[in-house]
Amino acid sequence: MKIATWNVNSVKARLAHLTRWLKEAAPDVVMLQELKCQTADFPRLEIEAAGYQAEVVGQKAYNGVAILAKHKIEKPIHALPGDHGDDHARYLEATVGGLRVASIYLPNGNPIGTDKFTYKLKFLERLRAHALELLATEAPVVLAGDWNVCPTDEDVWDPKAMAKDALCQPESRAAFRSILHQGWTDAIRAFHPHSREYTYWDYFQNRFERDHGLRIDHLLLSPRAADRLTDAGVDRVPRAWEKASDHTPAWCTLAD
DNA sequence: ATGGTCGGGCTCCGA
Repeated sequence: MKIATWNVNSVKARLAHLTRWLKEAAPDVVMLQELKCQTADFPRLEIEAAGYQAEVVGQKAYNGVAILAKHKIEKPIHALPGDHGDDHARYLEATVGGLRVASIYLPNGNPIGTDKFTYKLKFLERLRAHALELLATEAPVVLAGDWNVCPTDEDVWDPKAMAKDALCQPESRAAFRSILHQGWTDAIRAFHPHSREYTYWDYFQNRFERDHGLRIDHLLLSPRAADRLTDAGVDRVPRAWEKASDHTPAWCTLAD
């Protein structure tokens, strides 16, 4: 079973890339972020024609998350628990083939010292609390998405250049670790402990061509999911396509 | 220190 996550930076602008990649990479489950469209405007017919069911949480212009799967998507929840006043489309969770999966679009949080950074940390705290509840079920769970956190300096092309960025703050990293230390496995690092496994390169300054990237898209596996982990990696191919998203897919495979 | 590039939806925001 192949599970992937991809921040597409507008699903409509990236529809041709997405359908091409679904065909070439053939994932069983895909978590998407930054749809940038309302739920009703999601290109459902094209995705179904590609052989996938879709569960979608959209909003106008910003955010938006989806889960695509070759098999039935069941028991969805459409928001991260813990704040009824939060109306951003940033969280979707569902069951696919006995696996509980979540598509997460964590707040970017820039610039630091503003309410945006506070919102990011609050979101991470809500996610920590919910992740603990998911672990308590003892089900296989995959928390995947654009976490907007570089866990360590090894995940950053130039730590000095990013020192004041919300993605690299000690508070952001500590919050990420507090979730990891509950017992989750970072699938990419399980197979590639120290290499450059960037998933995002800014559009500015030919950063992709120079490999000036960040590792911010992560798949966190519960113990029951990690038991079945057979491989993981980053697929850089779509990032090189013309008019690419600034992110590229990260994926892992689980034994059946 | 600044500004470089995208996408969305409309003259600027978010990343």
